Amino acid sequence: MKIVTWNVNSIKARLPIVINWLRENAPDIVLLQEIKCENSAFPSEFFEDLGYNIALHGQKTYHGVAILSKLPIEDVVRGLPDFEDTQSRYIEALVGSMRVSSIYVPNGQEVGSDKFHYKLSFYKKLKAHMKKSLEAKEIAIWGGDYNVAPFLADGPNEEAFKGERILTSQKEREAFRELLWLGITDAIRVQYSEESLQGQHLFSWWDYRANSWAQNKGFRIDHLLLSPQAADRLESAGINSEVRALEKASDHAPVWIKLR
DNA sequence: ATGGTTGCCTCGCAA
Repeated sequence: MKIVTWNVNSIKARLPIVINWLRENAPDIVLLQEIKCENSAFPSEFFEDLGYNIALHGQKTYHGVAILSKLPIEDVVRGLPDFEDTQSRYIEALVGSMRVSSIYVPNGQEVGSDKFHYKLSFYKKLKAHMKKSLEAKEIAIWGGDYNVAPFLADGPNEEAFKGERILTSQKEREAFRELLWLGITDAIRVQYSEESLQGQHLFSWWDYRANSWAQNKGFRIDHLLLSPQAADRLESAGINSEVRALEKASDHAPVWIKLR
C-alpha cells in the first residue's frame, strides 16, 4: 500500500507532471494540497482514467485539498472539525480500514502576525482532533504541508533556525512536536534519523526564489504522520526530490510511504 | 539581503 502527500501548487498548472508521476509510481492513495480550484474545476477525468476515486475540498485561487484513492472513499469530512475556517485546508476520509487526511496548514507569513496566530490556532485544533482520532485505534495517516521544519536536520543550515523565522520558529516547531507527543510517528524521520548520513537534507520544499533548488537550500515541511497502528505497518518512506527539477515543477516534492 | 519567483478568472496577494 503506497500513500503519497504532495503540495502541487495548482493542479491545473501541474497536471502533466502529476499525471506522469502517478502513472510511473502508481500510489494507492494520493493526498494533494494547494489544488487552487473549486471542486467543479478539478480535472477529475484525468485521474479517473488512472483508476482513482476522488474526494475534494476545493477553493478558487488559494488553498484546496483532495484525496485520490484506488479503493472506495467513504465518510468524507471537509474542514478541520471544531474549527471555523473560510479556507479549504483539511479533508479526511475512510479508505478501506485506513483513515487518511490531507492537510494544508497555514503558512503564517511572518512570526507574530495575524496569520501566524491563525497558524498556531490551526495547530491547536489539529492536535485536539488527532488526540480524539487516536482513541479509535485505527490505522490513521495525516499527510500534508505542515509548513514547519521540525528539527535542525530539516533545514539547510543552523542559521535557518536562528531568530524568529517562519517555518522554523520555536513556537511553530513546538506546535508540530506536540502532535508527535500524542504518540504519532513522523514516517520519514523514523526511517532516516537526524544523525544518519541519509537523514541529512531530506527536503520536501525549495523556494522558487533565490536559486534555492540549485543550491539545495530546502526544508522538510511536508510530512506523513502515522497513528501507532499505521506505524506498526510502516515498510519504507521517501521523498522524490528529483521531481522538483522538472520544467514547471511545484515548489514541493512528493513524500511517500509504503505500508504492509 | 525585506531581494528573489510562481500562480492566480492577476495588475496585488499569498506563498
